[in-house]
Amino acid sequence: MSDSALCDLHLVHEDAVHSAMKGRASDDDLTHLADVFGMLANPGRLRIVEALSRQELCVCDLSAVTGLSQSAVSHHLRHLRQLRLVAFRKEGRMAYYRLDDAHVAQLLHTGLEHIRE
Amino acid sequence: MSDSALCDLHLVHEDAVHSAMKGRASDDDLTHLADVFGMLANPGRLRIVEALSRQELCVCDLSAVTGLSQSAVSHHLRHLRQLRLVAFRKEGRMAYYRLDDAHVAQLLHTGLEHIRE
DNA sequence: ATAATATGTGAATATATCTTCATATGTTCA
DNA sequence: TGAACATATGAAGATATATTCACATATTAT
Repeated sequence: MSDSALCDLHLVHEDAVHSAMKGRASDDDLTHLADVFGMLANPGRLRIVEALSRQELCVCDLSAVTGLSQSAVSHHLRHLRQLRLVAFRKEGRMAYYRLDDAHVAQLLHTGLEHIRE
Repeated sequence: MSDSALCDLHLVHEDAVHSAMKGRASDDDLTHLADVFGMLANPGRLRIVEALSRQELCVCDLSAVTGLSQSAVSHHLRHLRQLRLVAFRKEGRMAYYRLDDAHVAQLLHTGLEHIRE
């Protein structure tokens, strides 16, 4: 049954499939997680995250660091904010951004380790 | 200089920006990493990765686990293969896929921890 | 040999994403 | 008060992505 080695609609590796279905993440969690990874799927946003993993920076510092326009940076930050990957504080007309969660820096670190292996 | 608190083309937080520019990843690495995260930015592919983090599975098992068509799964697997996130072995007409790197499972794990906090 | 099966892939379409431009809001400076 | 500045955002165009459909290839079964 579990190693039928045939695979149409009626005869998959049933045990393997059932085992894979157990204890898996919820659809909602997986969709949310895909959105989070989507935020990291862009070089400019990765630069933003990389920079913020070291220090708090304002929008136009991030514009200088990434080479993106202020508008593009603001749009990126809005999405990062919506997924709570970054947080910010307002000081006068400046907005200082920081990472909102250590996991984000960890994802960046693990990812870099991966591609450098 | 480092805390000018003004930010146009001439007067950014220079020290902060320079410090953020030092020791950062290369453009190539960051582009590659963005591509890797892009592979994880889709619920169906996350299900594939989640399932493969537990056991080797064939294409149509993955189709059953994800609810995607066989064709869609094959397309996803091709991209995952191109970025070396998965590897496979051929056995007759079956293809058995597995994760190619422990980092991938770690990214999934850290990501899930993040969204569940 | 013929049919059925498992997988792979090009083309096409639908949808999502990124960047720019124009402009709005709120803050500081003169 | 009026000008300059930092940031935010809606709309639009360009590009990328996901899925399906049709079909190709290779393997196994009869």
